[in-house]
Amino acid sequence: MIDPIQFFKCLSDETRLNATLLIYQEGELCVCELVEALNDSQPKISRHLAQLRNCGILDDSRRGQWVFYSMSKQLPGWSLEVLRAAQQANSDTLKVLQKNLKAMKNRPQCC
Amino acid sequence: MIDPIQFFKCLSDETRLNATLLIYQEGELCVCELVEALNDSQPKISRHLAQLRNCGILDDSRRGQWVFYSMSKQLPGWSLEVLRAAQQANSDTLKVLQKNLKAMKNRPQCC
DNA sequence: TGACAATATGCGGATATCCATATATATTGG
DNA sequence: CCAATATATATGGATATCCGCATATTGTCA
Repeated sequence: MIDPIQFFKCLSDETRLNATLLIYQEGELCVCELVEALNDSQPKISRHLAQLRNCGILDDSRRGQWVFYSMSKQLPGWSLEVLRAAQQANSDTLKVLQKNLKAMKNRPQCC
Repeated sequence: MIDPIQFFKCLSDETRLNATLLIYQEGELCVCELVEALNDSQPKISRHLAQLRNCGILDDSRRGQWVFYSMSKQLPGWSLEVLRAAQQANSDTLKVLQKNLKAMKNRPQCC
């Protein structure tokens, strides 16, 4: 079970916070969608996702060439409350990220 | 106004998380009470409190020889929700810290 | 004013974090 | 099997964080 200190450390980086909140909102996203929405390099996104997975915040599942990340089913209630609060605090940024996502061509779920 | 990333960074250190949550519970504590409750060195506690003050999480007010720290009145609603969730997640540790505090002799508020 | 208690800060070193770049691995389709 | 796409990881350097120790500052009281 994740402890608050580790959880907060994961959320204290812009890339990880945005990726986590966007996945929290969208349910499931693959790496290339996050690369597009956050407008960052693939290795950078991948490394941060690996950290979130290793901390027990995200689950990953490969489907074909894509690896989809979603919120871990093991997350305790208090951590979901934190995410809701962060989502509210970050709603402006999240709107932009969602727009980037919608504007993306060839999203894997369409196939 | 504090942003979520900076707020989470502040809470991602054991000393700062415990100090913040204990102040959140108790309303107001001076440095020497926190030194006693957290069982840490005075310079370490003082430096972390200064950081929390500079980030806008804590207010300080000197009263005599003591400097009392309390939650900033400027904190937005989402940050208080995060604190409530963290308090819940950390309740075991907080019980111990409260016990340490109650066991302290010569607490300044008694004078 | 001088001694003492409470608090803050300066400094150096150890460690952690983060990134860009290059490269490795895995999967699919031809 | 080969080429292309998606993802992961290794490496090295820049920067940030954290701590212990020493010292400065502030306020109280005799």
